[in-house]
Amino acid sequence: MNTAKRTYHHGDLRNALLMTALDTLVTEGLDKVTLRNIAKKTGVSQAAPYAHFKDKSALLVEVAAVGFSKLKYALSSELKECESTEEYRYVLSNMGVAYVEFAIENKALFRLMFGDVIAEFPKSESYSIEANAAFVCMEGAVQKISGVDFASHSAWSIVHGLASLIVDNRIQVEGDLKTYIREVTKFLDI
Amino acid sequence: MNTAKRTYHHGDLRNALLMTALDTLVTEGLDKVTLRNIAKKTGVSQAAPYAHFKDKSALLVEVAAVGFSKLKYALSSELKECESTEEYRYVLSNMGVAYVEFAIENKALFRLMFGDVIAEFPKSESYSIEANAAFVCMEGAVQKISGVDFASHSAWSIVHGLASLIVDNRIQVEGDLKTYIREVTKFLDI
DNA sequence: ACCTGAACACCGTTCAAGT
DNA sequence: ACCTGAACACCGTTCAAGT
Repeated sequence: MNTAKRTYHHGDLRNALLMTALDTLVTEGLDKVTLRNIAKKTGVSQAAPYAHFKDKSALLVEVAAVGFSKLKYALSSELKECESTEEYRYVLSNMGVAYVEFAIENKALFRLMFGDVIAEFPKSESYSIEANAAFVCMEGAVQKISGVDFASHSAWSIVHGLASLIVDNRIQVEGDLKTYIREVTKFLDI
Repeated sequence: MNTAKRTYHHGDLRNALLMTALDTLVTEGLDKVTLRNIAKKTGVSQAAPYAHFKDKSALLVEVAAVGFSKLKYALSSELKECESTEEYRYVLSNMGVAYVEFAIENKALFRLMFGDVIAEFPKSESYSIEANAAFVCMEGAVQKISGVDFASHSAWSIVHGLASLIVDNRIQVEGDLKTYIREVTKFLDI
């Protein structure tokens, strides 16, 4: 923040841009995440980012990768070794709650991770790794309960759909959020 | 297309803009749906749309409303009077297939209907009506099977989540799509 | 009432040039 | 290798002016 920079900048412009973009996304929303604005906030010229990212979408993909890493962490925090299938059902239910809560607490980031902004762009390796890891974490809990193919897709779908519908204002939850999530996901019988 | 226009334009510029926008969205993608481009394609000046829509998002909300109307039609086509709960289960399964197929066949439109582009903007009355009608159609089938609150939210979530994950390239389906959708949604026990 | 033309303040991206 | 300044081709939106 104060020393050992200004060699040509602080030496790690790529990471600085990434952090500025993430922070801006979270605090100000996606439409404030322009390459020019991020560059300005980071203290470099508008053309500087192109030395580190192919284009704007490449930056956004990397921000989304950070998001998936956070989601993975939120999910894996719920994963514990259990002794019964019933206990693993509870773990899975907790993961569902964590998933939806993550989406609500990180609306703009969640939308970026899954939404149209990035959907048709080439994904970086780090994006693929982190995104896959998040899903695999959930899949792990499912497999402790059911060996059936598609069971994990089913669990992911219901939780992702619920998160999306809430985040995009198609469903508004009244009453206790955790309780509501458990009620809705309870209908999943794997 | 040829006669009775040029009063000042063809008299129904609002609708013409809407249709041009929908067509452009479907055939060329969201990033080609700029107000300037739509105006040009419709044959009017770049400022003309502002006589009919407050801003760009107001146009997009209206396009989304058309999308919901189409989705409602796709879902309601599956709704029939049945004599047993088991038959209604099959109807609901068909609706799930129709929902996901609609999403896949209308990617850009589906993303617009639910996605971030519109999420934080004020919704028009027609949007609210059409969006609600689509959901109510599905809810109707659910209520023939279960009287439990949240059961319809659960059905909507799993189907919407699956559609979203496929459309946004997080899941790629191999094999027969209809079969896959039925396998995944089968875990819903309402 | 409905539309145009010009203007303003933004974008993403490129490219020669500087250190 | 990393960054700057200026330029190009776009945006959304506003506003005086025309019919």
